[in-house]
Amino acid sequence: SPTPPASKKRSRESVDTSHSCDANSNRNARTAAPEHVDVDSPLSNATCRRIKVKKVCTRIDPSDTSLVVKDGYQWRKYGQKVTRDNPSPRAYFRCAFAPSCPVKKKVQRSAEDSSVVEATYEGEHNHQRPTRAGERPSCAAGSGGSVPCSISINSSGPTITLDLTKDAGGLQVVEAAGEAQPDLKKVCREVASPEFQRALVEQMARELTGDRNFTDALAAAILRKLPDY
DNA sequence: CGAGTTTGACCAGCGC
DNA sequence: GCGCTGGTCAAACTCG
Ligand SMILES: [Zn+2]
Repeated sequence: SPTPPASKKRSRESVDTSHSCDANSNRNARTAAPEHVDVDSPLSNATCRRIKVKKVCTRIDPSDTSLVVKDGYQWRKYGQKVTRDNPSPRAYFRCAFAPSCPVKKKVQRSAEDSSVVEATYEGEHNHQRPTRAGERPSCAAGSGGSVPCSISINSSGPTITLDLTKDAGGLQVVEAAGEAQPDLKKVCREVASPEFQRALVEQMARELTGDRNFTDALAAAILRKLPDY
């Protein structure tokens, strides 16, 4: 492969170092079991703004390379690095909508389970989803009566693990809050309540069965249940 | 011809 | 002070 002599020297002067505060360092457990997800560094003080870091573990193996619209939003890939811990490369995505949406996404496949990818979402979208980007006619007709749902409270925030057993596979969604607030206690109590769990599961199941795009419905349900901390 | 993806280089933070 | 690592940028390339 003839290496082109084109010097890809990037002018340092032009480097836009307008990074206000991007103190983001998370350690992710390689295990596919998302029971305990450690998101956000322990030293994350209030110096930086509260950046919502949502970690979602999804099961899909054929769609990873330049996979756009995996969750309904349009993403633009802007980098790919191979981390030392994980042999599989990590892909860096950004919302297709320019700075308007500073939402970023990191997708990395599990160390050994190529069928499980861990997507880390940063930020929140402030625009209507373009939808119809790639909806699939997957008719979700399997509404099993038992939907396993486990909720665990972490020191940094509540972690809701919803495992939906579908004909094609399972989906695990883990939502974690970066900071613990006084109100968190109430949330914990509510979440810990079995009634809340059942209600949440039922709501989610209903929404999922109601909409064809289960991912969209799930995201909407979670956002509706946990709008803000 | 354009948008979007690919891929190496650059850079800053952290550790030693 | 140097080196490593993760994260980002931007030129080149590819697909439509
Ligand atoms: Zn967005």
